[in-house]
Amino acid sequence: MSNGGYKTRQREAILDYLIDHKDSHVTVNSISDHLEKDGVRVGVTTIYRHLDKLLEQGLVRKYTVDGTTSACFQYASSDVSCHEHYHLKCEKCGKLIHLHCDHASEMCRHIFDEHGFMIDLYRTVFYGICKQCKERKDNEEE
Amino acid sequence: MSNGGYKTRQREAILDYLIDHKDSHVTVNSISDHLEKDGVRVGVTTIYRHLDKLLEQGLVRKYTVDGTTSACFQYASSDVSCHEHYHLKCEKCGKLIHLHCDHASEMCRHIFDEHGFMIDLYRTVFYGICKQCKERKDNEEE
DNA sequence: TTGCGTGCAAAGGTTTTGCATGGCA
DNA sequence: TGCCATGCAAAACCTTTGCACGCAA
Repeated sequence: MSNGGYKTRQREAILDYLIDHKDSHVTVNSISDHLEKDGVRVGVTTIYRHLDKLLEQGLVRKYTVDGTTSACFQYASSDVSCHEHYHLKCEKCGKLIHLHCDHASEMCRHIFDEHGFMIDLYRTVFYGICKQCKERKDNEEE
Repeated sequence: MSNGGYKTRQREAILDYLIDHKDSHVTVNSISDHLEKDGVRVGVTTIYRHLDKLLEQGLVRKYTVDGTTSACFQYASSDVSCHEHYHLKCEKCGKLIHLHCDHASEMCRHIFDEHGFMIDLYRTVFYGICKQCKERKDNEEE
């Protein structure tokens, strides 16, 4: 395996689950629950340990979403280009949007040149409300 | 008192501490520890309860910094302009920088107009390395 | 005096650690 | 066979809640 680890039933199941849900975030509990429903029992200890490793390898992203007490994780392909675009996290639906936009590198340059701060776009997440959720909300309020 | 609460020794101590450290974040533990050193014992329960109230009133900001397990708080004068500037968090020294910059509102407008995503700048924190830490790091590497 | 404020103890939840066992290579 | 992986139990934390007592107004 590319990371030196063994290929085990548990590792496979966790990775599969993460990839299946790459469009939203998951928690240790949601992983544990869903795997159990699928007939694959995996101890939470194991899940924590795998997520830690994946985090180090940059294969998952870790957040804390407002109002939740446990950490959220989301699969992130180790794509180098993730350093060159925005990550928008919708606080309503949990979707993570990779927004390719020239504005990104320009903004980073501006902040570095003018203010001396070097932004790490890979680690930075913009919180807000996505288009769909905004429209839904606007409709409800009518 | 403007918020209807009583004026107590504990409340004063917590607020003073928050205001003294308005340039960086604090945790419930750091508050408790520092107050104790100053000879003011305040139970953590009380600290949590006051922070909750201050949060509701918008007088403190709450977030979780990557790698920490406990919540971080920072005094925020009920300044509306906190919605109009960047928050830069240095991953080395932990400093939170409030960067007033015209770029901020411009960028938000761009992302909303062009991509439909409404950023909540108040909640968004840019991670990266601040000027001082970057210089220190560059020097060490020589 | 009244009712909020305080702090202890206990509960609830998440995450980590120690250790014996299991299983990949 | 040699290690790493796993999972249980326990520990370590962080945060919240219940309750009796303290104290501001």
